[in-house]
Amino acid sequence: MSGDDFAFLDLPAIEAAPRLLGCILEREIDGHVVRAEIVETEAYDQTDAASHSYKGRTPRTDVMFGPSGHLYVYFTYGMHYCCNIVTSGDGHGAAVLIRAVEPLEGMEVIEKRRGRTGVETTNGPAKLCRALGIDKRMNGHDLRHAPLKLVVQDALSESAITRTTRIGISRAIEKPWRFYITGNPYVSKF
DNA sequence: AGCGGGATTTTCT
DNA sequence: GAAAATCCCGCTT
Repeated sequence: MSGDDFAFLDLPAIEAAPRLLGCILEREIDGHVVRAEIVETEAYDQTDAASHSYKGRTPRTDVMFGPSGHLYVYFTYGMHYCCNIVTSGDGHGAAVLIRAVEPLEGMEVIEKRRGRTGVETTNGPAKLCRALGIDKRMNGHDLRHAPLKLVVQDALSESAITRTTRIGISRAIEKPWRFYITGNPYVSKF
C-alpha cells in the first residue's frame, strides 16, 4: 500500500481506532528491524472528558491538535510513556491510544528491551512503548518516515473486532471507545 | 488468580 | 497538593 494510505486518519478518532487494528508499526532500533501488529486501541477526542485535549491546546497536548499520522507521546505515573496516533486532521485535538501490539519480527530485541517474554512484552500501552523504544523524543514524529513507520493494512472485518469501554480512566468511563482483535493473546485485558 | 501498595514526575487545581 | 489513558512485586487465597 502507498500514497494516501493515511487518509483514514483524517476521520474522527472513534472511526480511525477500529481501522488501526491490524496495521503494523515498523521500528528501526539497535541496528534491527522490529515489526508489531496493532491489536488494541482506544479513541480520545476533544469533546471527551477523559481526553488530554478536553481542556484545550497546551504544550503537552500540542501534537494532538496538529496533523494526523503523527505520534503523540505522553509521560505518566512518573515513569511510563504511552503513545497515540493523531487523527482527524488539524485543530480537533484527537488521537488513538495504542494499548497493545503483537510482535511479528524482532522478538529477541523486544524481549531484551523488556526483560520479559511472550505476551508480557507488549500487552499494555507503556509496555509496548518500552519494547519499541518510544519515549519523549518520539513525540510529534511523522509515522510516514523511519525510524518508526505505520504500515497501513486492509481494514479488519467487523466480526473480528470487539468493542468495549476504555481502561484506566475515571471520567467518561461509559463511552465504548475501546477496540481490540477478538481473542488475540496480546490484548491487555479481556 | 486476585488484591494492595509502591515507584516517581509531570500536569493541573 | 493531588491525580495521573501504568506496571511490577509480594502477599494471600
